[in-house]
Amino acid sequence: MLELVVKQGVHATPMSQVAKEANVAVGTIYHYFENKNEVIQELYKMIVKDYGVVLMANLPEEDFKAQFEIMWTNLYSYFIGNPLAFKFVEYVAAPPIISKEIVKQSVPYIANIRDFFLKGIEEKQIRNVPIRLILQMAFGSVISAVRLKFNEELEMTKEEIDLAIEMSWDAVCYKN
Amino acid sequence: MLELVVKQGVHATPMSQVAKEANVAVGTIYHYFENKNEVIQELYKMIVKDYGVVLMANLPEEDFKAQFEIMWTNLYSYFIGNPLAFKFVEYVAAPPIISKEIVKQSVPYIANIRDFFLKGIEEKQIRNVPIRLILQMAFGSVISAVRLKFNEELEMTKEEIDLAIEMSWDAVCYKN
DNA sequence: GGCGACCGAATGATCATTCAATTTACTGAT
DNA sequence: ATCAGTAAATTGAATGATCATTCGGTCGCC
Repeated sequence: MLELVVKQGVHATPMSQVAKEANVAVGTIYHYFENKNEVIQELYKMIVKDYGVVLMANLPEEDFKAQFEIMWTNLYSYFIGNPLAFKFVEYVAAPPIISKEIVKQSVPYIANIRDFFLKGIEEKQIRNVPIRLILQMAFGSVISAVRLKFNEELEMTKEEIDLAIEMSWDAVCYKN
Repeated sequence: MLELVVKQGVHATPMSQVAKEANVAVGTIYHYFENKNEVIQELYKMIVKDYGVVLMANLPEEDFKAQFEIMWTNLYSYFIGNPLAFKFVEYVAAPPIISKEIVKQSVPYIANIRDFFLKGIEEKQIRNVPIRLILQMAFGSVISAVRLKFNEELEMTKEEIDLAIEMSWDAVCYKN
């Protein structure tokens, strides 16, 4: 369904097609889900849940900046490797389909990321500004990079990725 | 229509409702537009056209950073003052409704913004990195700030806005 | 009287959702 | 092992809405 919805849009994707793709009957879907919207919402939660795991994978023990770079790359790679996930959160997971309520339910999944940056602020590695601002800016920079890649506006070579990470780091890192 | 589409989503907004809101008959709309999609596309072009004008308004003659700050604030204020425009470009103007073709047609509207940053690179005010990366990062930072405001995650006081601008500037400014 | 703007009921599709009927999976009794 | 009994899973045709789009006709202006 993820694939269909991303390609065609939510409302252009009939449940009949979803059922066919899943090799089940329409009725079966309604046995497990209340309605179409609930299916979409579950998709959203699944993807956000991935974030919390993927982002924090393979973090080095070393210095803070190195950790930041790996996290940035982790998310970037995740989106590049899962274009459907990216397009879903960017284009499909919008109100009113995904309500504030659903978003709120997904927050715990990414609590560890928040903790990481909070620690960074304490250790004077990260600017002492509201944590939400840090998170959104860092997240936004990854999104920007992924967009450039998918829109084929930049090739996103190793060098270009490093530039993007550097820019992102300069935005959030501690300033004397 | 902008209002309806942003509130309800494109496919949840019947042409009949659009017609009623505009105090015309459905047929009249089809007299001026090929179909529903064309109306949406025209909305998109209208909004992008605004960018090019709004962003460059009231630019001071002084130093580059000051100009950057004003541009940043201009776009931020535009979105805050026109939440419908923001939500439209963020949530509605997605493929397949808005095709790459339409996006391309809108590029000329914002050519002056590109020129501004190119000049900045020449004058060693802006990092010497691909222009699209600069543009996307700068644009993305405004989007991030606006999102925080609309989601009521931050109040976005004068201080917080200044922080966001500073972070954005540090991301794009020239480094020795 | 002719032409373009405007109207809105009618048309033809498309869908989400329902539900009665059917199949499958599992239980424990023999 | 076999089987009757039963609960859960699955089916997909039928229902009832909703819409985008059409087009025959009206209106007002030159």
